[in-house]
Amino acid sequence: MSRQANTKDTCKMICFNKAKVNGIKKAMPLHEKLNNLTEVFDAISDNTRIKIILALKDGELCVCDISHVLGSSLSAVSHQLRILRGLRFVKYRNDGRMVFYSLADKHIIKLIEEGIRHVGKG
Amino acid sequence: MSRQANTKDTCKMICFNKAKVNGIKKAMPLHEKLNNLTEVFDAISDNTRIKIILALKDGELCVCDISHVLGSSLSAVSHQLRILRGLRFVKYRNDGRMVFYSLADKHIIKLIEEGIRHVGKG
DNA sequence: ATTATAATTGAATAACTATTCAAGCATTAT
DNA sequence: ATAATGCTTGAATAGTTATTCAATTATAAT
Repeated sequence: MSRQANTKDTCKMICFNKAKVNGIKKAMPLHEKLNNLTEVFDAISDNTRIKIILALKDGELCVCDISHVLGSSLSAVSHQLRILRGLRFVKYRNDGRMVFYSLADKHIIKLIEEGIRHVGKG
Repeated sequence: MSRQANTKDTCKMICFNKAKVNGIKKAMPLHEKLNNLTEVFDAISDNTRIKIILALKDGELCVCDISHVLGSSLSAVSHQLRILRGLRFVKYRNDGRMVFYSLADKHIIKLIEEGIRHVGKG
């Protein structure tokens, strides 16, 4: 997600507006909070995963049907479901040898819809 | 962002609920719309870029001060600003040899705040 | 028991990306 | 003119990740 930071080649001015910079720095979310946040956005920055979430919008689907909706392989879908499971975006229930996935809650849909609104007004 | 899709190893059942699957398929956003959407989420799925946006929340900053706020190199910040510029998340004005960046509009902040709400309730 | 199948998983691969480094551009100061 | 400086940019690099392939698990059917 990110790599080492190196401030050695910042400008020689030291800082144009030091007070302002320090204020903004203090207002920044903590590193861990930020990671949690980017993790959420990262999860929905992938076509396959966002399609899975949208596919489950109105109810549960078995993995097989999800893969049909997306036009992706079972394996690819299963791998991505694992990530969504890890973030607790989806939950699942077993039924025989099938597994039905559904959204853990509707909040992620609201986030995506906010994004759609953003794109729409672009 | 995504790679080739291959449906050859989907399950042999063909489809568990074909009518439902077709309905969901039809309701899916078009590929281009989806790409625009994931592009937006992708932009804010990176610590550096989301920090830049948050740093600009209350007004413009020169690139030097942005790099001080983030603790990142000028070069790294400039590279990420280019991406944000491309998505029209930020605008800029020149002042002598300095460049001041600011948010193109406040909507992206709303999207991030919706994300923060999501994380908060987790 | 044996076979078939829905789903998961690990390894390998290819594509992508964020940073660094070095060089370059444009404006300002001397 | 020359030097200094804020910023940009291209190439190289290292880390990340989405898919495929093959193997495996677990349940169901024969």
